[in-house]
Order: sequence, then structure tokens, then C-alpha cells
Amino acid sequence: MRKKYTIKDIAELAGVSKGTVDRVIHKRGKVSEKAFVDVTRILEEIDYKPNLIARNLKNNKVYSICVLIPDYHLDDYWLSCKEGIQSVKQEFSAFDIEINTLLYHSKDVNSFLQKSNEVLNLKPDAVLMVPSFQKESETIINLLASQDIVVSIFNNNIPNNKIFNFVGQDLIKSGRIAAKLFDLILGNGKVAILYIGANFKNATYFHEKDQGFKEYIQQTETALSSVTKTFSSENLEIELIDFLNQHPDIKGIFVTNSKTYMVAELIKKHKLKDLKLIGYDLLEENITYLKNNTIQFLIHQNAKHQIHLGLTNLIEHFMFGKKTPKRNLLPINIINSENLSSYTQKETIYE
Amino acid sequence: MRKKYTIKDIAELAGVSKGTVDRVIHKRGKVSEKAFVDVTRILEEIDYKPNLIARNLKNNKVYSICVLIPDYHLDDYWLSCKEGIQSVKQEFSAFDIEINTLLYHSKDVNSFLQKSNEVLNLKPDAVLMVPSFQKESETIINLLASQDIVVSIFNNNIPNNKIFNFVGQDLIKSGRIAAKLFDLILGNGKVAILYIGANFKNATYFHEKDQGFKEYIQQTETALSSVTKTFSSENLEIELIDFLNQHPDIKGIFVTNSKTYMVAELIKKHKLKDLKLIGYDLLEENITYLKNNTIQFLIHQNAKHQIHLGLTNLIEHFMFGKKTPKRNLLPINIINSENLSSYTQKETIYE
DNA sequence: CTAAAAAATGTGTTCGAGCACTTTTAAAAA
DNA sequence: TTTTTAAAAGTGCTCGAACACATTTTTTAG
Repeated sequence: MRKKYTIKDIAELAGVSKGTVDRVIHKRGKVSEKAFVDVTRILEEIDYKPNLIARNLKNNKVYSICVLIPDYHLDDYWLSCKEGIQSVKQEFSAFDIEINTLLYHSKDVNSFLQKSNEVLNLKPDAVLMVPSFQKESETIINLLASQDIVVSIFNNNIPNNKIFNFVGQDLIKSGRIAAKLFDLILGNGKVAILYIGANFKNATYFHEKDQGFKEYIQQTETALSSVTKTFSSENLEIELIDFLNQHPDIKGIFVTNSKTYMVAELIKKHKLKDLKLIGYDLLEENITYLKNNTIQFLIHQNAKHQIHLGLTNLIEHFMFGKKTPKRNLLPINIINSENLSSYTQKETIYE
Repeated sequence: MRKKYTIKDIAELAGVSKGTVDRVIHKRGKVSEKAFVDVTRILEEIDYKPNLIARNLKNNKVYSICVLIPDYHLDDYWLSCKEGIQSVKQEFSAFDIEINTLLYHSKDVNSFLQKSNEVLNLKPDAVLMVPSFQKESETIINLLASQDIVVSIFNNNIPNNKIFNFVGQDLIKSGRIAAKLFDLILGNGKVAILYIGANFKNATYFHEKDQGFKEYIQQTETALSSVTKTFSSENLEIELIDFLNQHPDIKGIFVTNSKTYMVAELIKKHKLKDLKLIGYDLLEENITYLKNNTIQFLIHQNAKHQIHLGLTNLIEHFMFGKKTPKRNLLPINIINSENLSSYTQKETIYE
């Protein structure tokens, strides 16, 4: 049985007091060179790991974390974040953690700035945010960092070396995966890559997925081809039907965000039977169309998992001094009607 | 800021001493009815959660866990378990956890029984095992339970109410998923459901996956059909080629275990170009054939994740008294050449 | 009504790390 | 050599829960 060494053990081994060991460990100085060398040698020899439980017992501070994300009342995609936060709260309910959630309007820069300011006023120990607006996010992140507030981001990445941790998916790969799936189920033919929503220039994810899709076509021997198009959600029906009429060779549609159900609805309505559809995220509406085979595959971005990991990374950093990677790239889950339930079922079959 | 109540706080609120509060919390008796009611009311009112850190500091016992699994030197499928154990050890290196791994020969009952006895002699606090042999496993589980050793299992389930926790996948669903994938990429035609190895009667997973596949065919309007066949690994080449010659209408092969690469090898060798292949697990050899498109999909059983979750469930139960579900059914991951890397990459890009 | 027994309640120590504080030792100045 | 000062080392308290043990209160028996 491997013995667990304590500071006291080390002190005895080195023939000094635990105070000296403590000073060596924390490099507080006021230690003779001999003592420093002796203690350091022993620390290395036994591979000393401090008892994090005892350490944390002493530092019994309430850690506060702010979560800054798009309002999930306005876009169902963010709804799963609510669950994610809830499950983290539950998981760490026995610890002194305080999580405040602030919601901004994902299309409104001013709302984002306003909520960011609220975060600043709350002076939390850490912030986990979705940096929807690149430029403004950078400003906020720098401001937070200057106040020694740890900042993590998730969902989409922005380059900034002050960011503690990023959780998300590789979106170029994500696009490639969609292409591969079309390749497998179509074999050949044209696929329309769609963006649905307002202001596609802000939606960096769209460009990356589009790029990934095309990359696959170029780099493999596939007989697939693609055409990229953006639509507003308001006029989708007229514009899309018109577009499809102009491109009768389109055999598949790749919707680059969670609005996939809007296209599925039209496929059903206009009886476009031979159109294969692949999109994103397990929204209720998407799931319905997945189950009735209007959608062939959904790619699961798992916002719940993302926010969960982002939060646990922060908490375990504060509570246990655990090392955290700069980036967590999550697996890209392929979902069809059959493995869907294995992702959505609750894990809580206690007895 | 939500205040964290301690036993001392509760004692003051109830007008008793912390000893009395302690007796109420742990139902140690020797408390007057009045005190019991008062303290219980306050505990409920403030939703008292004990500080697990402090609790664990006191109970500074080294918890020992035995892992009893098939020898990963003999079957690559179990290799990822080694990594899983390693990562748990790393994750909890600052805590007093001792994990002993015992490997048995997965085809040899006597080896299983022998190693089980070794586990009994080690008198651990808990055991996490793969119950390869149903009857013998039951005996061992009962024996362990009678000595107050907590037993969890993973990979395959066996019915026994003494089991603390099971981690695995729903194998019937797993078979359905394979059927769905063939449905999407083939549209119609016959699929051969294969078992490769010795003694398929012991391999309950095979029957469940087979059942799931057939269930899908029956319950949906698919034009797929299936034929089930078992092979020994030794004579696979002769027998399989012979079998395929007898069934020229077979357009897909579903290998129900990680031996998928053996079929892929034959497909390559005999240039059976139009045969679609779906199998299990991310072994090196399978990955090679997935990347060169001989295998269309792999279903990821994620033994590493399974053993990881099984172990953390046990540890967090012991260390933090965390509630654990009776069953953890893990998501069934669909892997193709494109999303593969998102599952296999290491999460350790520290900076 | 008192003594003994039983029940109820209170007190104080432990766990390991961290840090403030005190004491000891060594070096420098008088 | 003695005094002063700084450096080095040691001591002891804290965190919250758990539990052994001590003390007080209540009940029961004589």
C-alpha cells in the first residue's frame, strides 16, 4: 500500500519542522540553503502531492462564477445550457460555489455590452462566456483579465491568450463530417450548404463548416458537389423553394445551424421526398423530424456538455488546483433516429 | 451570497451543542425528542449540506479498489481500459485511492475464478469487474457482497440486485443503430450479422445486437433483410468466402464485435468492393480500415469511458458520499473516418 | 428522599495544510 | 566580548465534521 506522505512526515524525514517544509513548498523564502535542498530532495523522492482536501478546508472561500450566454428564451439552442448549469450546481452543491447566470440578446451588441458590464460590477472570481461578438468580447475579456478575473469561453473560439480555457468543437471537422455522411448516403450529387438567420457575417461557425464541407470534397475522391447559400428565417419558404427550383440537381441539404427543422418543415410540406437533410442540434423540433426520417442525421454540438465542462474546469481549478487544458475539443456526435435516445436519456435511474 | 451553514451554526440555531446536532444527523440516538425535532426542522429549513471536504479530511482512510477485467494483452478491445484506469489514477492522485488491476483470460473460466479469489483475498473496499461468465460472476458477486465489499460491473450487465452500479450501453439499441445505418447507406438488400470468435453462447452481447438489428427490420418499413452467422476466428477466411458465395445477395456485413478488421482484411484481399461494413470499437486495426473506407462505420463502445465512469462512481461514492445511479447507459457513438479524430485526440493541450 | 442507573447533552481532540506568530540561531555592529 | 539585527526554524491555531469521552440532567429503584 502506497503511503500518503504529509507535511509532518516530510518534516521528520528532512529533520526540520513542518513550517520549514511549508516555506520550501510555497517558496516563501527564509529557509537556509541546506534545508531547502534537503526538503526539495525528499519532496521529489516521494513525489509529494498535497492533500487537496485539507488545503481546501482551510481556504473556505465562496467562489463566484458568472455565466454570460445568449438568452435561451429567444433561441432554443441555448436551452440546454440551463440544464448544464443546473447539473453543475447540483454536482457541487456541497461546496462553496456561487453561479450567476446573465443572458444577453444574441443579435444585439448593446445587450451584450450591458450584461458584460453587469458582470464586471459583480466582481466574480471567474467568468464563463459565449463570445458572440468578436471585437466586443475581446475588449471585455481584456477588462476582466485586468481585474484578475479568470475568463473561459465556450461554443465558439476567439484568439486571445488571456483566455483560461476554451470548450467547443472543431467546426471545420464538423463540416467535413456532414460531407462524409452525404457521401455515404448519396454517393454523388449536389448538396446545398445553408445558413439560416440574420447577419451571417457574424456567424463564424457558418464559414468554418462551409469550409470543412468543401475541403472534404476537394481532398477525397467523392462525386459530391456543393453550393452555398444564405437565407433569412423570415422569407425562407419562398426563397428556398425558388432556389431549389433553380437547382433541380440538389439532392441534399446541409443546414449549418440548429434551424434545421425549418427546412424539414418545408420538405414535408412540399413533399420533396428525395431530398436528404443533415443539420445540427437536438432541439425538440429537430428531433421530431429526425424520428420521422425527414432529417437523416443531426450533428450534436452538445451545448450542455460544453458549458458543463467549462464550469467544472473552472471549479476544479479553484477548488483543487487541477490543471486545465487551454482547449477542450469535444467529440462530434453523429445522431440518427436510433442512437438519439442514448444521448437524451437522463442518467438518473437511482433506486 | 448564500451562506454555508456548519454544524456549529445549526447547534446555535437549535440551542443545543454540536454533539447533539451530530447525533441527529447520523441518527446515533441518545437525543431527546424535543432536540431531535428542533434540529431536524432547522436542518430541513436551511437545506443543510455537510462540508464533504471536512468530512473526508477526518476519515482519512486509503480506499482500495480492485479492477477485475479480461487480459488486455490477449484482446486489444480491453487495452483502452488500461488508459481509463491510468487517467482515473491521475485524476485522483491527490486522494488516498489504491487501485489494483487483476487480469483474467476472457475465455477461461478457471482463470476468472482464480483471479476472483485473489480479489477476495485482497479484501478491497470495492470491486469493479467485467462479468464475462454469468453464473460464476453471480457467485463471486454474492460472496463479495457478503463481505460488505461494494461491487460494480461494466461492459455487460447481469441481473443481480447486489450490484452497486452498472456502466454500459444498451446493446439492443446498438444493433438497431447498425440496422439504421445500413438502411441509410444501402436502402435495400441483405445484411449478414456476424459473430466472430469462440463460443458465441457466452457472448450475450451478440444475441442482443442481433435482436436489435432484426427488431429494426421488423418495426420499420425498411427494404433491408438479414441473415445471422457465427464464425471461428481461425477459419474465418475459408468459411466467410464460402458463405458469401452461397449468399450473393449480401450487400452489407455487420460484425457484432471488435474483430471487424478481420472482415475488412478479407474484403480488401478479395476485392469485395461493393460490400458495406459496419462493426465495433476503435482498435488500431479497425481505424486503419475505417480511414481507407473499407469500414463505413464503427460503433464506439468506449470501454475507456465505461471503466472511467465505473471507477469515478465508486470513488465519489466513498470520498464524497455522492449518489450513484444503478445504471449508467452511455451514449452510443457513431464513428466514421471524419469524426474519428474528435474521439481519439488527447485532451491534454496544456500550455 | 436519596442513591444509582440511564439518558441526554456538552467538550475537546483529530485529520493536513496554511499561515501568523514566537523562539532560536547566526551574523554583523558596537 | 557584548549588543543589535536579521535570518532561520519552530509552534500553535484555524477550517468543519466525526467521534470518544466527560459532564449534566432525568428517570428509576430502593
